[in-house]
This record gives sequence, C-alpha cells and structure tokens, in this order.
Amino acid sequence: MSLDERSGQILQAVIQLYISSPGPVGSRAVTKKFPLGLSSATIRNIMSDLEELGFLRQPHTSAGRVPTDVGYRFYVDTLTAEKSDADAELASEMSRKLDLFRKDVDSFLDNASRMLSELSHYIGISVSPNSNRTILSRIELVPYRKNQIAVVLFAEDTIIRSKIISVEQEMSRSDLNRLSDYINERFSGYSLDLVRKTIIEEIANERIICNSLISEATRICRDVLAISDSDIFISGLSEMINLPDFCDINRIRGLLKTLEDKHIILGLLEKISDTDGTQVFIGSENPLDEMKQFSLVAARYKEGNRPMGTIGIIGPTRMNYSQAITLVDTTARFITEILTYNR
Amino acid sequence: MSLDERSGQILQAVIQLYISSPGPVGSRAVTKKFPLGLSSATIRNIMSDLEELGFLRQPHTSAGRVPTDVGYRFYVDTLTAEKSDADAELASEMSRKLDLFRKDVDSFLDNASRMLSELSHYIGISVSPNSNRTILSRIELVPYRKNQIAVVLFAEDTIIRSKIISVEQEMSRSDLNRLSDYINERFSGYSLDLVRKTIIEEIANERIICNSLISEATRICRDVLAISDSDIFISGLSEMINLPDFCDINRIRGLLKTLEDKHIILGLLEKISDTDGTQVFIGSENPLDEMKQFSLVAARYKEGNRPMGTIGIIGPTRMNYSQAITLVDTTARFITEILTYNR
DNA sequence: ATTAGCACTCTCCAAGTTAGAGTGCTAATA
DNA sequence: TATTAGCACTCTAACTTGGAGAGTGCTAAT
Repeated sequence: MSLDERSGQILQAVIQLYISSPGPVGSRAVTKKFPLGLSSATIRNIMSDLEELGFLRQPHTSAGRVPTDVGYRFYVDTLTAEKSDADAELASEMSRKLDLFRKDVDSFLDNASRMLSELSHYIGISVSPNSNRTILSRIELVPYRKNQIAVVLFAEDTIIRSKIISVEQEMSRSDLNRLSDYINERFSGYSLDLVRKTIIEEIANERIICNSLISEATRICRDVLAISDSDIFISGLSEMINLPDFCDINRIRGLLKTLEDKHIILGLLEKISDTDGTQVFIGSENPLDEMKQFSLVAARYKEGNRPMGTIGIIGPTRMNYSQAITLVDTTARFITEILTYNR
Repeated sequence: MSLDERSGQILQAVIQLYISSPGPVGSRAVTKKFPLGLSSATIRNIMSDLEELGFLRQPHTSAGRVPTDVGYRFYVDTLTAEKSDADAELASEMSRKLDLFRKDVDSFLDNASRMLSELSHYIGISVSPNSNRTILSRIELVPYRKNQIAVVLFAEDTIIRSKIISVEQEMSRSDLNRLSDYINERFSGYSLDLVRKTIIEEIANERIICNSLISEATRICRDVLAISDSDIFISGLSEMINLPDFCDINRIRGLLKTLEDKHIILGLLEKISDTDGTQVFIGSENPLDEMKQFSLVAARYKEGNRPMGTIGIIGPTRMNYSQAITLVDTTARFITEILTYNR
C-alpha cells in the first residue's frame, strides 16, 4: 500500500503537527505550517483520501484528522535514516550523560532507564541480561542458618545468582556437599532453561524417585531457578503523566497496573527479536493487549555478538518517534560498545 | 486538649463516616448512622464546637465537616487496642499469606510490600535492612576484566554488597592484593557509615595524599560505598489510583514524582524511630514536605533485638487507620519472628 | 486538477438556572 | 439549662442554553 509522493508529504505533515501538539489537525493548519503551495480545500480532499485508506481518522464529523496506528507505521517506516538537527544535538547530549556511566558499570541499567525517561519524557525501561541461555558451570550449596542454605549459581566467569532458601530438615555440611556433587554432575554444562525443563520433568515423575537426596536436590534447584532473574528498571512514570495525553485518569490506571507487574513487561520485551537495530511497535501492533494504547521503541544490547538485555521507551502512540529511536538506538549502541570493549 | 465523652464519640463517628466514603459529613448523616439519641441540631452544635477546637473543618459554608489532621490524630490515639472483628479476620487472612513466605526468605520484602498493598488498597513499602551500622569485616578486590574490578564487602557472616567498578589503569592481581590489604588494615572492624565518613574526609584532604595507591583505594571505596544499599520495594500504585480520593490527577503527579525518587522514601523511613510498635504519621505530621498530603503507617522489623528494616503503608490521610495498623503490625511481627527464630 | 465560497456540524466555553444538602440562628420545649 | 424544631440562607453540583470557533464536504467556477 504505497502513497503517491504528495499524499505522503501531507500525511507526514499531519503526523508531525499532531506529535507536536495533540488535538485533531485541520486542513488549514497544514497549509499554514507546511506551505506546499496547495490550498486548504485541496488538502481536505487528500486528507479525505488518506482517511479512506486508513491512515487517518476523524474523531467526529467536522473535526480535524488524527493519525491511526497504520498512519504512524507509514511515518516511522519513511523516517529517513539521516538525523534531523535536533536529533543530532540530542545524541551529543546523550553521549555526555552516557560517559558518566563508564565508571559504574553495575548500575548501568538503572541509570540508562532514568536517562531515557528524562530525555524523552516518556517511560524508560531497561532489562538486565537474561541468563536463560547461560551455561551453568557450578552450583554451590552453603549452610547459612538453621534450616536455611545459601545457593550460589556460577557461570563461566561470574555469579549468576545467589539466593537463600529454607529447607525442611536441617542439613549438615557433608549432606550439602553430597547434594551439590549430585547436582553438579547432573546439570553443569547445560543452559539454565534446559536445566529448568529437565527439573520440571523430574518433578512430574517424582513418584518414581525413591532417593530422598535426589528429590531434595531437585526441589532446591527448582526453587532457585523459579524466580525470573532479570532485573527490570522502569522510570519516568511521572514524566509520562505530565503529558497532555493523560489528562484522562483512566488511561493511567491501565498503564500503571500493567507496569506494576514486571512479569508482563518482561514477557513483552522477550518478544523483541534479536535482530539488529531498534524496533518500533505502534499501538495495536503491540503483542500485549494491555499495551495496545501505547507504543514501544526497543533495542537489544549485546556483548560482542551475543544479545544480552533490552532497553526501550514506552510512550503514547502520539510519540516523537524520531527522537525516541535516536535515544534508544544510541543508548543500545553505547552499552554494547562498553560491554564489548571492556571485555 | 481532651474532649468530653460525647464530643469524642461524635468526632469518631464523623471520621468513620468520612473514611468509609469521602465527601463532607453532615449532621443528619451522623444521626442516621450513629443513633446516639441526639437530634441533628445538637450534633450540629457539637460539630461546630469541634471545628472551633480544630478537629474538623468545613470546606465551605453550608457543607458538612471534614476531619483535620488533628482530628485524625485524636482518632488514631483513641483507637482501642482491641481489634475489631474485621481486623481479626484480616489478621487471619494475612497469616495464611505470610506463611507462604517462610519458604523464600530472600524475596520476603517484595512479597510483603505487595501483600500490604493488596490488602489495604494503599501503597505498600518495605525496605531491606540498612547496613550502615553493620561492621565491615573484610573487603575483597578481584580482577574482573580489563579496567574493571569486582569489589566484595563482607560482614561477619554474610556478603553485604558486591559491585563491579571501572578503574583508570589496568591493575594486576598483586596490585589489587596490596590495595585490599591496605583497605582491610585501615577499615575492617568499623561500621560502614564510619568508614564512609572517614573516606569523605580523606578525599577532602586529598591534596596531602601523595601516595597514589592510597588515593586509588580511597576512590574505589567511595564508589562502592556511595550507593545507598537498601533495597526498597514499593507496590500498589494502581490500587491507590483507584481510590476516589485521586479523581484529581494533580495529587497523583506529586505522589508519583515522590515515589519515583527512592532516596526520598528512604530518607523518610529512616526517620522512623527504633521504638517498638507501629507508628502513624498523619498528613502534616509527616517529616517530608512531599508527603504532607498523605499518611504513613510504618514499623521496624527486627532480628532479635536489633532493628533491621522497615515496612509500611502509604495512603491518603482519609485512610482506614485501624486496618492499616493491623496490617503493618502483624507483618512486622511476623518478619521479626521469622528472622529471629530461623537464626 | 485545483480552488473559492458557503452551508452545515460538532465541540468548547461561559452564563444562567435549579435542586439538594447542610448550616446557623432563633424560639419553643422538657 | 440542655435540647430540639423550624426556617432562612448559602453553597455546590448538575443541567441547560446560546453563541463562537474550527473544520468539513459539497458545488460551482477557474
């Protein structure tokens, strides 16, 4: 579904006007701000065509036009690769801020999401590397207190996770050693999600396990692996609320509810493919029902070639896509660079 | 400033009515719901007295009365120790939920705040033990990657914190050993906040430090100690928004802004004294300006006799104090019990 | 193919009106 | 003296009304 050049220009004009200030865009406004040498009447005709094609819609008769999700999609797809001056300036502001992160690799993501939200005035999110595909190299069980043990998962060169778990009976250090030997023998060298699957199976077949050692080990592993270990950082709710788009309180309710359940957001971001580059989900394109009112601009960051975590921006469908894409893209590149270079 | 019995009853009545549904309470409503054998005219006179005393106020002439913060304070102070039936029932529902936590000591606080918000329909918060007063027993510096080192802080029997930090020059393992020896010699055995203070001093006097080893060590410590290490969990924003109190969007803006900066909330909760029992800050009593529109019900939980972290509920000043106190109190006791018993 | 002009539609806002709730006061009552 | 009934008064919230403004769609002219 392609448009002739002029219609495309007008669609762009309408969208840009709508982005810069909400409220239906009228034909006269277009002629004023984008002097294409056409009268408002002509614009009207074209806008009427665009509506028929599904790019625009009218909230009610005799109001201006508002972009549809399809319209935004067209707009985003035709966003030229070359950055506008404003975006270039933005990128330089970012690099200043990002440089401060170099020092403190650990709180990277928290800072990143905060920066994204500050600069965009939308919601910034960032998710730590998902360790599902990490190879488990060792597991260590340490007595901690009566009825509690500390479990530490190691990957090749780093601690994946450490957690304190309660157990039924008190266990001696030698009990724990036997347990961890068993677990290591059985699981080390496999990826976390594989281990997780195997364990679930094992539990399903629990009846045939007569050895209580094994069943205890299984249960411990399940507990440790159960938690989703991705840290997720969300910030900028207050920025978002300040937008005129949210004068209606009900839209916020839904959003808040959704954001509060971090699992939902994690699930959403897992759907981001590992493909290079920044991806844009506009309103109804969003894989998550709860998010169909919003748009998501997201990108993976990597270490070398291995995709790690995700960062992104959530905003209203009436979002400054060009800016958001610049923000997300630059940040993802930067994190990738640091992770890869500091290796 | 004490009240004669009858006035007290009427103040209680007004507050209870106001808590159960917002909007000014009129004299007739009181006579209807609390048949004290008085006519509305008498109630009117008494309410007028209560207003003069500062317990109630009138939003405008010829509207009903609304409790002031002073009024709530009176109400909370006279809340009888015996629990109402509803609160007792609530407590039993809680103990069921709380029992599920036994298994997973690690994600205690997250769950606790979620439960508090679910049951109260206000905002639940919980803060992990503040390690400021923890005694540092060892610090360990481990080479991690080029230009990065892992720093691990140990207390007597547990890891306080581990963090990855970037350093200017590449450092060999032996460099790091020398560094950590220096740090351990200098700081181990002191509490974290003492160490923090000393380090800040040292940095202030930096000019007289000629030894680059020492100055590098100082800087590393500062970076590790800089972050506030308390985890804070906040949940229930969406619950809160559903209250009729927040039909006005502006009150939410402020709240959101405040909650988003976790440091503010941490600072607020640090003001909770270590005294036993649940404390209530009503509206303007609140030590934090940003929170003067809200009430806070909070309590410390302990391990044995040592105060650890804090849990609490943030709600509108028109809050169900009786219920909130039950919730916070029960939860704090439960956590204390588990921490102490599982020792 | 484009444009000017005009009738029509819809929203937004401000002003006016009414109904309802609640008070304060005064005079009557126990 | 404490309480109550009754009434006038006040204030708000909700609804109506009537432009003003913005924008469209259509038609006829260019």
